[in-house]
Amino acid sequence: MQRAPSGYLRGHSLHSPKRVLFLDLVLTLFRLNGLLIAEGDAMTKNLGLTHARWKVIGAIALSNAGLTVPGIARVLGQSRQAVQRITDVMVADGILVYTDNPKHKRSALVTLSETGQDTYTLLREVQDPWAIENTEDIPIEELETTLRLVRRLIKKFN
Amino acid sequence: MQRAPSGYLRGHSLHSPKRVLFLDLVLTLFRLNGLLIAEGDAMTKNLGLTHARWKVIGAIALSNAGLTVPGIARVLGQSRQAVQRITDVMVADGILVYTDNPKHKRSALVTLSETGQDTYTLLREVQDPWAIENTEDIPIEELETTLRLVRRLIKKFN
DNA sequence: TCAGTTATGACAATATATTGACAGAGTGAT
DNA sequence: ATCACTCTGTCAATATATTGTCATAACTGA
Repeated sequence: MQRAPSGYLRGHSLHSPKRVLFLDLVLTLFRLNGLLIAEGDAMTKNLGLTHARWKVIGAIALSNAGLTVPGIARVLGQSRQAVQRITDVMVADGILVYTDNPKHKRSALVTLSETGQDTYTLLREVQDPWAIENTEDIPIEELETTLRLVRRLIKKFN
Repeated sequence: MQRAPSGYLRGHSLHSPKRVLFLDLVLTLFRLNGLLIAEGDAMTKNLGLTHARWKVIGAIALSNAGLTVPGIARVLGQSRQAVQRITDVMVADGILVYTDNPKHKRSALVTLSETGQDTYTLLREVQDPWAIENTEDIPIEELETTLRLVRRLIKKFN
């Protein structure tokens, strides 16, 4: 992964027509996406996780209803085949378990095994301070506005 | 790519502690990232572009100062090797040109060839209406707040 | 100037992701 | 119950991205 830009886009980023603002935002989101993955990888380096793995663990852990493979794919914005591949490996590694899905006979629910829950506990020990640290100087209203806008865009693209 | 979630995260997404809000946001951003790539791919299907390619074109086009390969990588939040690979291919295909960099003898500036500029023109013909359409019901203040927050996070992770 | 540090291009190995296709299970309307 | 349609798992081919390494260029500070 790479680092900072120089005077990139300086001048026409804010106070611009919506179109330019939006295209800037998209490009900036691509960048943040990469940096977030790098952050997560750095955080989980000692846990033997890759971003493909901690994303799946995070999606499952944050879900209350339980998730199938295609469900995880929808949450992560990825193809179901990519998720299937990684969950198969993680089940083989004993981190995940496929459990019966009362709502669908064929499509199993993906859940954390005991080992997986231990891993998640360790993950949270680094992730929680990280989350708190990175938001302590950000007003909660801005976080909510941003989350709302992001969800609004997601709804458009669904 | 996949589609909508069901009742995912309903209940504890808004009006939550910052930590949860932030972790939700991160997961949601991963999802938006995937959807944006899918949007771009759908938009450029007829132009013979892949997301690896239109991202590079977009980064170059939005840059005023000119970009090197590692510079593009920084803007896109990717490894310079990944960008190097795709720019090499695009130069071979005649879409990009490596030009002398006055500030660095070894690291060339990546610019659009004439063909590349034509491609970019075609790209904008679909991209501009898309950008306008997707922001017409969104207040400019929210776009600015979001962009500011995203940049703030990027700065933290640099 | 020069030594230490960082940035870049190049190459290789591996991981991750997309796309397309197919068969069979689920779903909903009639 | 049946039909059309969608969803899911699976397999394969290919594209894209990361990580590690090395040599050398470029930069920085003393």
